[in-house]
Amino acid sequence: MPAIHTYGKTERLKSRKRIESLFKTGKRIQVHPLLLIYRLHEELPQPTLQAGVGVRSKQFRKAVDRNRIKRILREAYRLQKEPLRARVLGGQKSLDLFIMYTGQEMPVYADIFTRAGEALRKTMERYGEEP
RNA sequence: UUCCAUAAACCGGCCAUCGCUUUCCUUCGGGAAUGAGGAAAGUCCGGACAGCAUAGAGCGUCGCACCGGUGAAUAGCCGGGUCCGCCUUGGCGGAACAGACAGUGCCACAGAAAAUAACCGUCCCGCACCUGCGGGGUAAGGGUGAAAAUGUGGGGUAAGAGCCCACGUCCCGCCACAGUAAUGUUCCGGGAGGGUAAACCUUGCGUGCUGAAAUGCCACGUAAAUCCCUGGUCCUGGUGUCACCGUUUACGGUGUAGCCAGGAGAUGAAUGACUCGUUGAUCGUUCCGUAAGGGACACGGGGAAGGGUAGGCAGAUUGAUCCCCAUGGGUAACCGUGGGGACAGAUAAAUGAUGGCCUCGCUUUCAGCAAUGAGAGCCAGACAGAAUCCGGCUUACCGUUUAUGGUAUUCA
RNA sequence: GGCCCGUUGGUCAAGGGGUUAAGACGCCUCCCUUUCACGGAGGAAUCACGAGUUCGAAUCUCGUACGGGCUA
Repeated sequence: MPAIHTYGKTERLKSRKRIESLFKTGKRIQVHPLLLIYRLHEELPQPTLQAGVGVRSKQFRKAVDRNRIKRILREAYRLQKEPLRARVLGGQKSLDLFIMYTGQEMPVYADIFTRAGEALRKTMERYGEEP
């Protein structure tokens, strides 16, 4: 039985070009203290789901804090992305995601976990609405 | 024993589940190994390495500044000297410790004056002759200030003054001695007319610039497009096509397109910039005109605006490496020898999440005069995350241990 | 990753060794007015912090903290 709660290199959003266009034209879902940016496209032969996480370095000056937040975000995404992934693989278009932490204080994992789940459910609804 | 300061070392461990990076294996399901620091930080210095086409010299720029050692190093470190400060006579701490007699500038307020000093005072001369006025000498006394022109005593003088003398202080030079040297000590000679070089500057030494987003290769893609500025040829030799002439089919001569080599010159370009030097790209065709000259195309160089890509590999992770033990040299920094061990490599960027247990701590309850014992709670909790790689410096830091110094208390 | 700059009342800021640190807007107090506005007078700065150089530092030098910019 293959592992489903993975987050390897192929599932990460790594292309600088796609990230730029995602920030430029992507749509946003705000679930405080998270900001989820998503964009549908058909640039890849197979419909895939790729995601990245980030924090603004102005809000968290120390690299230790930024690394900690990004790890928490990755963990929350990793454990809850499976329903969305199944929907995208069965659909027509690829989906690029980016989750930003916009809060001012250091996050707690349990809280981020529930918020991220909420944000991903909303994304899945939007994906279903789009033709 | 308590507390404080400084320095050094360490700064959790185990298990389970779900994951990540890299490498290897694979029956492609997966499996095995692997993975943050003493500061990885600040980017304050010094290098390695790479590029800027390229030997070099001078000028400029920038940096450094007691001596010796160490070191890859103009960094840093160790030892010594000089000066300053503190306690006090032996240590501890600090120093951006070349030059103010190369020159220029500045020194507020106060004060006569802040640098070739005459306000008061004092002395001399002239006039007036009851006070005073004018000229000159004088740095002993006064007050101001952060700072006022070498201290004391004597001689000297109209009054004074290093003007002269003696004893001091400081600076410069020479000789001798000690020391590798900085420097110290003694004698002799000369001088003493502030401060500031973290003001400009001078002297000595060093120094090209830019930094892995450097750089090389591959792939993809666009525009071999557009606009502006700018540039320009001769000689020699060889080869050789063609034409003409001589002529015996061979061959020879003359002219000539092209090509090759060499030389000279012109123009532009190349290091932050200038001078020289060096290297080196281009110097072609054609139109109008009698000519001077002008234009077009192509090419070389520079610029503008704009277009495209932003993927991969190398650089790139084992090196002036670090640690431990033994041993040799050295006061030490450090160096040598032998043995053993360790060393991640991402690139929207791995090294994590959750749960449990154990120690270390912290808080607290009970028992006890106290040492301590038992229980409960929090439950690893500081600073902090590699990004080309090294050597330093600086800054941050919970707790434990060790060393040194200080303070307080108890016992002898 | 590399490089450069800044920090002065609440805000914007001048001042680049020398009395008590300009100015504008705003705030507070007082005066003027029946009251408000206008006007007038006054007040509020450890010159980011810590050391050093100097007789004297907002200014010069070094370190620390914070903020900003440039660079494919």
